[in-house]
Amino acid sequence: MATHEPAALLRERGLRVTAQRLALLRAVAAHPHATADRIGDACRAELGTMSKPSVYDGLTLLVERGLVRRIQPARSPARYESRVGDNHHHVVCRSCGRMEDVGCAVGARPCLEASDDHGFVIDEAEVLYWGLCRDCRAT
Amino acid sequence: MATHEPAALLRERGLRVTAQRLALLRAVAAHPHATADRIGDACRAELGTMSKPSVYDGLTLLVERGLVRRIQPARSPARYESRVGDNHHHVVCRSCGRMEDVGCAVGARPCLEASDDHGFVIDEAEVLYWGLCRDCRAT
DNA sequence: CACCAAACGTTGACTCAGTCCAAACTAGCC
DNA sequence: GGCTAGTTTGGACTGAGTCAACGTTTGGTG
Repeated sequence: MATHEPAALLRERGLRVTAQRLALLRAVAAHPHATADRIGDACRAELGTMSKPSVYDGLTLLVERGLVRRIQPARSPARYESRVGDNHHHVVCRSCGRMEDVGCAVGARPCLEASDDHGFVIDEAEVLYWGLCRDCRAT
Repeated sequence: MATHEPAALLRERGLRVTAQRLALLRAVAAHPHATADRIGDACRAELGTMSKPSVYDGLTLLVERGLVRRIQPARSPARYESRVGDNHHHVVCRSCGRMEDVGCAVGARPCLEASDDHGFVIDEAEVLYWGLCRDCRAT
């Protein structure tokens, strides 16, 4: 389904459609929860060459425009994913760093209401579940 | 109240009581949500000298032993706080990075149940509310 | 088509948090 | 006093991410 194919998404956000950006979007979609480094590698495999700043700048731009989401768990470089807009969260393995998507148990917009917001206007609740994955528990 | 004064807490965890560790605990308590760097400064102000590795090693040890909690919001160095055990979360300002404590609206152990845990055994749910603080909204 | 400004992309140097390592020191214990 | 394990130190190092300056492409306009 091409209802929201990449090029259209970029244009909708006032961004030029470039080979790099398309490659970034494709790489993020193909490698969910990958680091900027790995995404850069994937783009380079496709395009031949892509500089480090281009990878970071491009990802930052896509994050700002809401096409990509950045997750930064403790003790790990930032990771990226293309599932945006729905309200899912992540489990992270304390041992190996593996990350998986999870829906939240508490309805559609869980935890979005803080009990005391200290005058903040909150636009996102980020939930990370920490634990051990099956493989790491086995060892 | 000295029901849980620092030296006793350290000994309970099988840790030697050293001037550095006491200073770390005091610094974390006195500067909630401070970075390792600021905590190091506070300790140095108290002790005269304390090396960078000592600050990091000490903090890591205290985190492992459950005396201090580490929070690592995206695009920010790790922060530390001494409120552990209770189930509170944090609001972070996207603009200035300010961080405040909040209780969660959804009962005592909110969101600790993921809808599908992918075989993970979860021991902690970390919730970050992102938004803009009053000061940054004013500008 | 020719020109121009704005947007893109590149290289290379740089910053900054955090870690590693080997050596020196200290405290408790025989 | 001498042992031994735990602590602390300085300094070098790593790795993620950013900056700045310079060249290149793109699309709009006359």
